[in-house]
Amino acid sequence: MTRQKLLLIDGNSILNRAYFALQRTMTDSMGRNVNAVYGFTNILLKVLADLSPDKLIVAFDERGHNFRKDIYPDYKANRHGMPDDLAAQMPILHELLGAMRVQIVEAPGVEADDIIGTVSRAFDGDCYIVSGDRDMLQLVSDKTTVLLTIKGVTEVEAVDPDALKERYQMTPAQVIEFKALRGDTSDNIPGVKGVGEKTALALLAKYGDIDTLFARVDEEKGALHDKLVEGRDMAYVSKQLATIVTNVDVDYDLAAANPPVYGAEAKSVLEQLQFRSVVARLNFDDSAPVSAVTVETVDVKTLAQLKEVSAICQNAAYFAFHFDGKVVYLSADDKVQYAVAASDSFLDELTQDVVWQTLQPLLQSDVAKAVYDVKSLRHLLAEHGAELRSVRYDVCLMQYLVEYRAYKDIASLAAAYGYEASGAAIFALADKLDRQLKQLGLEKLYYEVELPLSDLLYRMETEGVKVDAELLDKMSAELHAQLDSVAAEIYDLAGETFNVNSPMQLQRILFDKLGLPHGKKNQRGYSTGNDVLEKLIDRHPIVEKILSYRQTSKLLGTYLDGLKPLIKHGLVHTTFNQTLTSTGRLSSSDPNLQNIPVRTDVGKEIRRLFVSKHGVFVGADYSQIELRLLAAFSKDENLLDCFRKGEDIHLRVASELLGIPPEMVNHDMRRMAKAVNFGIIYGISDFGLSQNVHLSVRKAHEYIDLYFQRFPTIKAYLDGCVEQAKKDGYITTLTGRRRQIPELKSGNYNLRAFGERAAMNMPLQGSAADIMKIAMLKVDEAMRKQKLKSKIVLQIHDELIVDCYPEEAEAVKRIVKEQMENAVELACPLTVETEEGATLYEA
DNA sequence: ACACGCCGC
DNA sequence: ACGTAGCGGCGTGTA
Repeated sequence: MTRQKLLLIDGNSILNRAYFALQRTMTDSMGRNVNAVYGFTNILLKVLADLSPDKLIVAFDERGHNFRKDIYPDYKANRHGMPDDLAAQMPILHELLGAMRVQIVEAPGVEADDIIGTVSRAFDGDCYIVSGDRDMLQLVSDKTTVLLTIKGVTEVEAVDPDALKERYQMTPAQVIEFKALRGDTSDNIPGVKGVGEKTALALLAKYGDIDTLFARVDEEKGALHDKLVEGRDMAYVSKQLATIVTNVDVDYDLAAANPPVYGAEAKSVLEQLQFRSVVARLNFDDSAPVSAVTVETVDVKTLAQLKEVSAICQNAAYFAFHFDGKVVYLSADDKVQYAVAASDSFLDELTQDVVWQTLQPLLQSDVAKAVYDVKSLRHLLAEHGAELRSVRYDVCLMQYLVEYRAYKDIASLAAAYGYEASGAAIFALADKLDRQLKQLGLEKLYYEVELPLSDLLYRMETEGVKVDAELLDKMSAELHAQLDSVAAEIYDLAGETFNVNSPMQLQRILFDKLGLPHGKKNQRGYSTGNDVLEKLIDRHPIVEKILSYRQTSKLLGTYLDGLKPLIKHGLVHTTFNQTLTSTGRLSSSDPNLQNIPVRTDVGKEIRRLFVSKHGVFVGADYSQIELRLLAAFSKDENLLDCFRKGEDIHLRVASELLGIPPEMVNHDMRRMAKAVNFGIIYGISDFGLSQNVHLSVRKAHEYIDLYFQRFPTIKAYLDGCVEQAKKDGYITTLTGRRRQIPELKSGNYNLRAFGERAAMNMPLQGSAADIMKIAMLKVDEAMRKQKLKSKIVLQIHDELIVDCYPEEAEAVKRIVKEQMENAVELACPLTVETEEGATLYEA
C-alpha cells in the first residue's frame, strides 16, 4: 500500500502572506475586501494540484491563554495585530473553507505551529506543511517536507532534510538552536544579545547545539564570550519559545480531513466572493453534499410534541419560524428543525385549528423571531387567522442590505449558505447576517428603518386602495370603442389589416410598404418607438393614428382591463417590494401603483378610478428632493442659496448657464436647464441629453461643459463619487446603504461608463429613498400618537398618499409636511407640498 | 425568456 | 471607436 499524503496548511501564515503579496483591494459581492482570501485560495489550489494529497487540514492560531506568554511576557509583544482589513477576512476564509468541507483545526491559546507539529508527528505517512514561517523548518524530517512560500503568492520552495542541510547548513533540530542564539524579531524572541545570523551559524557549526556551546563557552574569547555568558538564560528561554510543541491537546479527525469538496455550496461561496477565475477552472459536482450543517428534521405528529417544541422555542434567545402555506417549521438552533404539518382531516390530532391555536401564544410572545420575508409571511398567516409579533430578524431584508445579490426565495438563500432545511437556515442566517450588518455599519438602517418599515408597508398593503369599478367599466367600454375606430382608420391608411401592437409588423408597414424614413435600429430591425414616430408625424397621417392607438391601447391594457382582475372587494392591494432595487427605493407590483398615468390629460383620467375609502386623500410630495440632496452633498453655495430662498432651481440654473438675469430666461431656456439638471442626477452624458432635448450631441456636450464650468463644486462632487466607488468598489447613501458597482472595473467602456453614472446617481436617488422611508415612519408614528384613524396607503418615491377621514385631513396635512420636511438634518432645506381630493386625480 | 414599448419618479 | 441619462413594472409579440 502506498503511503498516505497529508497536507497541513498554516492558515494564519498563508493568509497573512497572501494579504501582503496582493496589495490591491478585491471586493466581493458584499463589498468586502477579499484579496487575502483570494491569495490563500490560489496557494491552496496550486499545492493541491501539485501534490494530490489524501488528507488536508488547515490550522489557525486562536487567542487564549498561551504558554509562551507565561515563559516570556514579551512574546510577540511587538506584533501590532492584524490590520483590520486582514482580520475581517478571517471569517470569510473560514466560511469558504467550511463550504469546501475543509477541516479547520484550532484551539484556544494554541498556535497553528503547535497544531501542525502535533498532527505531523502523529501522522503515519508523508506530511507536507505549507507555511511562510521559517520556524516550521524544525519539523522537517524524512517523512515531513515544509513548503515555504517565497515572494509571489503561488510559488513555494520545498524543504526536506537534504535541502535544509544544503541551503541553510542546518539539521532540523538546529533550527531551534539557531533561534535560541539569534532570536526572531518578528515574534520578539530575544536570543542572545549581540549574536546575529553569521555568529549563530558559526557557533552551531562548531558546537552543534547550545548545551555543548555553553558547556565549552570558555573556548570563546573576548566580547563574544561575555555576550554568551550574559545571554545564556535568554538563549534557553528563546529555545523554549522557538520550540514547536508536538503534543498539544487539540481535536481533529483525520478520517474526515479530506481534500476540498467542490459542490454547489463551494461554488456559491466562490461566486459570492467573485473569484471568477477560480470558479472557471474548477469542476463543480452539484451532486456533492449541499448541506454544510447536518440538519435533522423532526416531524411533529402529536399535540404533546407540539407543546414541547413550543416550549423549547419559548425559552430560546430567539427562534426561527417558517411557513410555506402547508408546513410550519420551527428551529431554536441550526441543527434541528421541527416540521409541523397541519392536517385537513378532523380525524387527526393536529388539525389546522389545533396547530394555530397552540402556536398563537408563541407567535405573539415577546420572544425574538427570525423569519424570511416577514411581510409576505404575515399576509400568509393572516389567511390562517394567525398573527406574528416581535420579529427581530428578517433574513430577507438583512441580506438585501448586506449583499448586492438577489435570492428569489428562501431555498436559494439557504443553499448559498450551505443549508437545505429552511427553518435551521433561517436560524443560522439570522446570526450570521446580524454580525455582517454590524461589520458594515448597517445595523441602524436595518433596526430603525427597514425592519419597522416592513410593518408599515404590511399595513399599507392590507389597507388597500378603493377602486371605482363602475367608472372603470365605463371608461373601458369607451376606450375599446375608440381603439376599434382608430384601428379601422389605420388599416384603411395602410391598405391592409395587421397587428398594430406588433413592432415587427408595424415596421414592415411604415418603412417597407409606406417607405417612411427609418430612424435608429434595434435588435429586430428599425425602432418604431415614440421618439421615432414623432419625427414622422408630418410625413404620413397614419403616424398620428398609431401614436393615438398606442396611447389608448396602453391605458386600456395596463390600467383598465389590466387592473380589473386585481380588484378584491372593491379594493386593490399592491405589493411593495422592499428588497429589489439597487438604490434602496421601493417598487410596487400587482398592481404597480407607482406608475399611474399623470403626464397627459387622457392618462390622468385614470386617476379618477382611485377613490378615497375614508373620504379624502391627502397627497404630499417632496419638491426637487434629489437636486436638494445634490446641493447638500456638494455644498454648492449657488444651489444652496437658491433652495434656501425658495427660488425656482431650473430658472436659476438657466440664468447661470446663459449668464443672463433670471427675468430674461424664457420658457425654452428653462426647459433646457431642467433637462440638464435631470441629466446631472442620472449621471450625465452628452448623448443622453441630446436625445432628451433634441439637440446635437455636440451642442449637448457644450451645455454640459458650460454647466460644470459654472458649477465647479458639483463637478468635483460627482467626480468624487466616481473616484470613491472605484476605490472601494461600492458607493453609499446618507444612511450608509451600499451599492456595489463592479462595472467600474470592467474593461468594457460601456459597462464602465454605466458604472460611473450609477456611482453618481446612487447617492442622490438612494438618499432620497432613505429620507422618504424615515419620513414614512415618522408620519405613521405621529398619526398613531395623535390617535388618528387615517392611513398611509401609497408611496410613490417622493410622494405619500394618505387616505383620510375628512375631519382629520387638516391634522394629517400638518403632520406629513412637518415630518417629511424634518425627516433628516440636512444642509439644504427640504420642502413638501400637499394637496387633497376625493380621488387620486385631485390629490 | 426575451425584446420592445411605455407608464411612473 | 464605441453606444450611451438613473430606478422600476407590465402588456404584448415573438422565439
